[in-house]
Amino acid sequence: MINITLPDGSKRQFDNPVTVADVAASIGAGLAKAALAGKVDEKLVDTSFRIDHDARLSIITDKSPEALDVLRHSTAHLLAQATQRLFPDTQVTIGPVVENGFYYDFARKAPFTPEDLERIEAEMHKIVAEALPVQRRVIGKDDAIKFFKDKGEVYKAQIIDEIIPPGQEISLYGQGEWVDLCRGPHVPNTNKLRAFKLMKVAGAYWRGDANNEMLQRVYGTAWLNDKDLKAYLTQLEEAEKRDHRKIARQLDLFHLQEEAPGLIFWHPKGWAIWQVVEQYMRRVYRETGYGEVKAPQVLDVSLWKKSGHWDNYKDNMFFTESEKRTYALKPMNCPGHVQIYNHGLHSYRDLPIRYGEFGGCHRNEPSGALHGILRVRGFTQDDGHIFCTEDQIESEVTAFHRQALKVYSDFGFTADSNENVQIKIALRPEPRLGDDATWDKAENALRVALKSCGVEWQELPGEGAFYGPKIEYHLKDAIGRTWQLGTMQVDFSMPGRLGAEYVGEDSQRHTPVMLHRAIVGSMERFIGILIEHHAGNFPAWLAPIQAVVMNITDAQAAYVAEIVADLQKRGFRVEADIRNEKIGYKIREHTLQKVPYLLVIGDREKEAGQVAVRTRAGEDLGSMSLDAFAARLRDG
RNA sequence: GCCGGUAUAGCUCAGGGGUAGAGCAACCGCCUUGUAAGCGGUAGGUCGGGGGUUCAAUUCCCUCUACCGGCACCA
Repeated sequence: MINITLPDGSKRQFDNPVTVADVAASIGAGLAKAALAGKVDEKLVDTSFRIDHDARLSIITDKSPEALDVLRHSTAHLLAQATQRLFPDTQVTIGPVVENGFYYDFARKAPFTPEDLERIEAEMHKIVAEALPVQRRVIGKDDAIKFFKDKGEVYKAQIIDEIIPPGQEISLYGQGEWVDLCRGPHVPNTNKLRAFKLMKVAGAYWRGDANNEMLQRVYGTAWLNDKDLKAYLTQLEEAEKRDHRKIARQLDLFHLQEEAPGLIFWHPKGWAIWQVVEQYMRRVYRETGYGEVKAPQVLDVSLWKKSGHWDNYKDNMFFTESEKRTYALKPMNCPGHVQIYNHGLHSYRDLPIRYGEFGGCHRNEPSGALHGILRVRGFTQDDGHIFCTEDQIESEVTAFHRQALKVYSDFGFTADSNENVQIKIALRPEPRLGDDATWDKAENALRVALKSCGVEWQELPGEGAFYGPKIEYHLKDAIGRTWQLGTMQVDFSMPGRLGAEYVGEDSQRHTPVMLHRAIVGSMERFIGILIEHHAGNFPAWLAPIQAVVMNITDAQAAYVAEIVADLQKRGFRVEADIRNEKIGYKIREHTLQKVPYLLVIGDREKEAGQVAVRTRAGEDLGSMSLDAFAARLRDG
């Protein structure tokens, strides 16, 4: 006798072992038809799974949160089957579910063309129409290896041989003529698959290692129904409109050109945004105890040899020569700050000592890594270094964290949801300096500090800097890729390498700990993310032009000039538009330029000594005095 | 760096073996205008660079560069 407990608490009894599908059928024909998979004692299984003991069971249908993953995974199989039908010279490898869809990596000499994708997608629809039952069977390890080797599927054989842990059950899934190694679960029939679309082809290294051969990766998206698919595609289109590269062109913020790959030409309006951000961050330095400094851009290589950059970072550095000496453009600011620290003797009483810089760095990034202004070869960090004792680490980290979140929130990002700021701790990497006890101490200091701030974080084993662990603050761009902005790193090694010291209470010389920290990370990247986050609709305090004053006819031109001069004198970024154009034309133009406030001046306003205020959203705020408008602008 | 794609006017894009076209923008007129495009006209391109095939290349091929999408990288 087998007792099955359903999610609503009700129980059903069966004399013999039953499959998930059997149970679904016993409840109702509709459910049996809708069943995509099952969940037995919290484990996702196929509908063909046989339950031979008392268990809790829920039937997964397209109403279940788990349904999408199963569907996407099965759609990846569908893709692979279609591909191998059309291109028999293709070997399968892996095909996992990813955010919004799935991909499948194929091994094949010739890459797939966009036209191939269309053919594959058509074949996928054909297989759906064939309504092939999906069948699972379990197989021994040696048999599995032989099975795939015989089929010429060397990658699958390698996965079984090298990657699947011993003892784990090896299962095969078959649909029609096609069989793949897979853990499952999968939908019971290819006719359950519906709203999908192949998105793009790309190269991807086998097992994620650049030393391995490159596979052909096909990305696809899959949804419960056509409506969801369409909504997703629309959302993608919308997101593309927020692209900072596109908006920068529309709003004339900056440009890049072929002669300077990865380097930015800032135009007046883009630089105006930069200035607002920089002045804001300068105030943060001042208010949180940092002395602003400026170190040279170009330094003799001997210093980079001492700091460890020559050994660890040479390939990413730009070099230049003069009079038989070799110099490097600085890729980081820390060695420069240590030189400033070293200039003079410090007492333990002076610690912590904090330096901050808007430090221009150049890094020779691989060409394929460049991306708009989010990944560039020349950038400016809001880079600060704190020289302190071990005891001071935690309070410094805590204070930094709070400050960082305050900054993000001031710019419109909050830590409340994963949509905005994501916090991670990158832990000890494989080649690293220092002993485990030191790393334990450093990593724990970061955890304790974050915990005392009451925030959640994700840990990334192996991703820390070679000299210490780091907290990373990530933000998403318009299409959901995340970028690291802020960071807080604990460094027990560079101060010693570069000879930083302080005199302790015991009159002996000690090496301070160095904390590397940045909030916006890189001005360029931060501004890029800001553009995408606001879709160019900057809050008034950030907008390059805060208001445009426009006349109806020539008769108000002089009054417009007066108003502009007045607002500029009050420190606002304001422009006049006294072109001989209809007011609707001017409004349209400046609205498209995303200017927060449009001030319209006709005879009425001129006579009343007022301005008529319209927002870029089209809201009419009515007429008001210049003082009233200035107050509004000042308050954001 | 690797795989694939792309490169035509300031911008967005069409075209195609016989040396190029639209809309918007620009410029010149007319219009003096009340909250998202007034009307008419003019000008604008070594079709990314180099090489090849061809009677002829912007179009086809090779190569370089940059950009786009992934992968790897991101101290």
